[in-house]
Amino acid sequence: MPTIRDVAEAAGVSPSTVSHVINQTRHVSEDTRQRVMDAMAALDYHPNRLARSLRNRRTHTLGVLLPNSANPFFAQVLLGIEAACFDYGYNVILGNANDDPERELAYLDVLLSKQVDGVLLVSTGAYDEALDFLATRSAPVVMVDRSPGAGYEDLQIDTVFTDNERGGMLATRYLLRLGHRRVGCISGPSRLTSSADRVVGYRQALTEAGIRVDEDLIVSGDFQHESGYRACRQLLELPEPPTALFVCNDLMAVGALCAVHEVGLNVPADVSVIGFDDIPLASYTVPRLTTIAQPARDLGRVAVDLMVQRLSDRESPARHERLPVTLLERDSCGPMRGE
Amino acid sequence: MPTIRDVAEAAGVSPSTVSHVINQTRHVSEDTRQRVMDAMAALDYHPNRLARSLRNRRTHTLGVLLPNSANPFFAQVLLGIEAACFDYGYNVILGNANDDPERELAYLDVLLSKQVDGVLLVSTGAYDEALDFLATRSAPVVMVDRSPGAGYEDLQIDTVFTDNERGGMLATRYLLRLGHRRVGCISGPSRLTSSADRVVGYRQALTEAGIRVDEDLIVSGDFQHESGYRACRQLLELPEPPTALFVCNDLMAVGALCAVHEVGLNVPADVSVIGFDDIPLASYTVPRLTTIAQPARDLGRVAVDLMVQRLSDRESPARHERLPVTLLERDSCGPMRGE
DNA sequence: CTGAAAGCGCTAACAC
DNA sequence: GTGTTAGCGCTTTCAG
Repeated sequence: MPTIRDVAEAAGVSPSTVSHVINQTRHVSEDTRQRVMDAMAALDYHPNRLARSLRNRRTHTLGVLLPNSANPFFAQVLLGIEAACFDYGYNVILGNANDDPERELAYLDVLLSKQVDGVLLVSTGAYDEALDFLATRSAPVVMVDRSPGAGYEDLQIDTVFTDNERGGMLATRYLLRLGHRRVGCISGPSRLTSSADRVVGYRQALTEAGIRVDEDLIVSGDFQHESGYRACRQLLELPEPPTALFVCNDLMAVGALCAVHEVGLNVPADVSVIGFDDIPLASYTVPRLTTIAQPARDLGRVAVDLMVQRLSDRESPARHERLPVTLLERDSCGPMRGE
Repeated sequence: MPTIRDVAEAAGVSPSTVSHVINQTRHVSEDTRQRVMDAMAALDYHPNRLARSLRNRRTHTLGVLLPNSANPFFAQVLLGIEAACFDYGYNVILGNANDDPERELAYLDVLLSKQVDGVLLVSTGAYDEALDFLATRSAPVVMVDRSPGAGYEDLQIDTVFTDNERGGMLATRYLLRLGHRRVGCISGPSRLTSSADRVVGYRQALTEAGIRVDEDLIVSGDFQHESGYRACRQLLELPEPPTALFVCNDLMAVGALCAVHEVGLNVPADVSVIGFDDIPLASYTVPRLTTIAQPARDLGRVAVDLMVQRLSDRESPARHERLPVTLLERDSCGPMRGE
């Protein structure tokens, strides 16, 4: 691989001149510029960005840590991140934490060693060790889809997330408006604010409608298909089963759809199901899934925006972006039977 | 950030000694070793892997280029890659080509500039410009889920893919065994061998069963939900619609399931549907999807294995791993009506 | 068992 | 408008 020196020699100029024509950081006579360009082409020169980064203390690489990049929701967020990074001229080093705090810290350690310019923490776990760790290394962080937990409120970290509580409320109110009175809820892991907040919204909607919250109607899952399936079957076996279900993410909602079908019941005739996220597949379930849509891609994009701004101004106060959720009516919810 | 020099000073030894205790590359007296360790802890020293890589000409970073990391199949492959890389101590820089050759080349350029040790090309496009490009830069490549196209056969590149042709055959034979005679096919983009090979298998199975291939029964999609939905509706509107469908990937199969339902027909009573891939959601569709399973995670793992071996021996002959596919019977296929 | 010195490839003062 | 020089932080001969 040719270096700048090689190019300089071939063009009969100094290395610094070559560097300057590459980075357009100095006026160079048209003549030498041309000679340098020719030399670069002749040698098929490509700058070594490793060396450049070592010198500049800027790698133009961001670390992205998420629980699982194959989860459709996070996959969309990642898509947004990657696209935005590409536009800004950044690269993404991807890490799956797999809900394992050890692994998360291991990743952070090498990411920082590799001198990433910043880290995007996508709703990974409910553990805030990562934040402590990052604080000691004073690396810029943006938290996506989650805020720092108790004891970290004043950590001055940029965040971007959606209005989960409002989403839970919208979903539940919608079901109520359709006449349902026994509305079940399949929640995610309670340690995740993204899940807990949705349940808060659910409770609030019931309360404001004057309906007592029946704790037996709230079953918790783990945001995976199977748990949605199980929780749904459990709810349907209740002596007085719910006629509508607010499921805290689409993955579990798909499981619930499957469960209802296998029990011989029909969605939405016998039981209405509403999900959360609006993953791409939600438009093609049978029946098509009504859900609370989150702007997943935008979440990723905004995270990158925040990071890029942070990188150019470390001192400004932390920003907190809250993106809106919207109710997306499709075919999985209907009026309460007999109404 | 403290450097090795700082640690050396604090410990009262030379930088080289510090380097050697870090990398355990030389015998050091227990006493000095301890002093160095203490100094590192005291200063909270973390090695700068950028500098290390510049020196060692090894970044322990792989570039991964795929069409779209949010596609459930590629997402699984990526999961396998990431997990294997983690185990080997590598990192992944992710790039989505978005079916855009320009973008793919742009990515390759910066990846190589950033001195990735190798590139994993996951079935990205049908363009082989990327291979030309990589050849000129003499970077190790592993092609995943696809082999080099015409004119590149002798390029000596490691590859790992599944037996798509056999998969198409297995699927079609299965449908035939259930008594179906009019078997439709929804293919992917014909320029992708992964799709084309499956169709070849389909044709072969029909032919060996003595059934004439009816070209009207083959509709091509783009591997996305919507195209499966459309293609399915188109097939069902035929004067003599097929009673079974071989859909070349699960995403489109899900679209097909949705279409059959919306037309008022039933799967599998009226029409059988078999997919390809076995994405996680396939177990939770209504009805659960029968499909040809590919070991997506393994595809990723094996790709990394190949790359790691290649990195330690550039000269050995190219290897080609072919992973098996299997028929996964679930609930979306049934015997032909009236049998 | 330890240290000194050179250099990976690049950029940015600082000269002229 | 151009060249010289030092150095980013690390590793690795080479010397002792």
